[in-house]
Amino acid sequence: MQQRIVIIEDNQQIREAFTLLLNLRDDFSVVGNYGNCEEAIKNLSDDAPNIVLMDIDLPGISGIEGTKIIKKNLPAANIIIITVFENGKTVFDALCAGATGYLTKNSDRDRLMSAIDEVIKGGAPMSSKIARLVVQSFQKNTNSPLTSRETEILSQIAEGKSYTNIADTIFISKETVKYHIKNIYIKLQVNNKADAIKRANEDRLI
Amino acid sequence: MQQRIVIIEDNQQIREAFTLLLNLRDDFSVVGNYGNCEEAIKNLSDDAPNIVLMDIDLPGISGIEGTKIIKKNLPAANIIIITVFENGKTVFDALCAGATGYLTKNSDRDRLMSAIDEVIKGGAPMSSKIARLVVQSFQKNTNSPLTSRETEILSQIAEGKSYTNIADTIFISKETVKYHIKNIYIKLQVNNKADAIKRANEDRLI
DNA sequence: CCATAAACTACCCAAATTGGGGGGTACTGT
DNA sequence: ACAGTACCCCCCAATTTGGGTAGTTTATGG
Repeated sequence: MQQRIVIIEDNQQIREAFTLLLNLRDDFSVVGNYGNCEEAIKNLSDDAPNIVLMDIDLPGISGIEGTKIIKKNLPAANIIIITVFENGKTVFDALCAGATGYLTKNSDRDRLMSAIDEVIKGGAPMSSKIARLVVQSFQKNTNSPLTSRETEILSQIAEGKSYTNIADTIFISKETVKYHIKNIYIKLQVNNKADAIKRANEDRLI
Repeated sequence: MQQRIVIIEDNQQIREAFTLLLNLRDDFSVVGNYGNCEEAIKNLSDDAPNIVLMDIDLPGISGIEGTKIIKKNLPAANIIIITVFENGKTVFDALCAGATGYLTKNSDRDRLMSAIDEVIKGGAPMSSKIARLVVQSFQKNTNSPLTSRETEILSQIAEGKSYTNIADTIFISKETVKYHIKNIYIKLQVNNKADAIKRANEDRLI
């Protein structure tokens, strides 16, 4: 099947280089090629891409916002971010916005091709550092100051449950739940729910 | 630098095949080779691996639990899961436990080598489907019934903040916060915080 | 230009929740 | 035998929550 590809990148040279490169493949067809999201979105239903190569630092609507808009209108489209940014916040914002892949601009030419192939096969191509960032975001703190009971209760606090509710689900009295929470607060050096949840997330305790 | 590799896999044939294969590389050295986590953990400080290849379905301690224990004792070790499981829960449990990579057993032999190389370079090798699973776990619902204001407030509810606290941080009155929350509850068909957060997570609204 | 929706403000009230105080048991390793 | 840790329970005052009701302003799209 022919892949319909749209490129959104404000550097004209890069854009054209990508277009030439991708059109070398018989099964790839660059159907659109824009310097900003606004233009690309205008032609979205005509272009009907299944793959979008997206820069992040664009004039006007950013690549992140652009990703959200395209995903909303064309949920089946697979968007691959190609950017110089490899800091955590940008990466996660892009993935939350709906990006399927995330390459940094230092990737070699072959990587672009293989990334598209990977997306078609149902994968999620990422540069090494990005993949590590993403995987690390799941990892819990291995040296938590909390006991397993406390961790369990803190998790439920973070789910918005009341003490009574927690007590009922883990079959202890409400008062015992409160006792544990008091100890959690002391250990985390906080004195309310919100701060406890904040620290729990910061320190990856739950 | 020489890579010290430990293999934990209950199928002896696979274990020995891996050992032979990896030892072909001058820069790889399989320093330990076990059929269960208990044995491996016993010899952990002697083996001092920087890379562990770990099965999940093991007799005794599971690969997930084993990963936690090894990570606790040897935080610098990079653990690559090699398993037949590719369902979401298992994958995320493994990553939360501290796994750096996740390959499915249908991967070809070269993939094992390249995965180790990737880990050394600071990457996080994953099979295509796994990578897609992981990336998808970040994606928000593109068709949320909530307004942006409501989404903003719901996020803060999920952070454990009180109405007063939310009101102060987004510079509106407490009463207005309550107004929005009432609308959120109607739209999500719930009538308390905990259920709202639950639905928000299920439907990926925040 | 009008209709509609979103965002905002305000007040009432009963019930539930929260955080801080206290006291107590059981098991561990030294 | 003793410190340390985890676990369990009760009381109380202050705050929070959820539900009801009634209205204004602002912005956007047909």
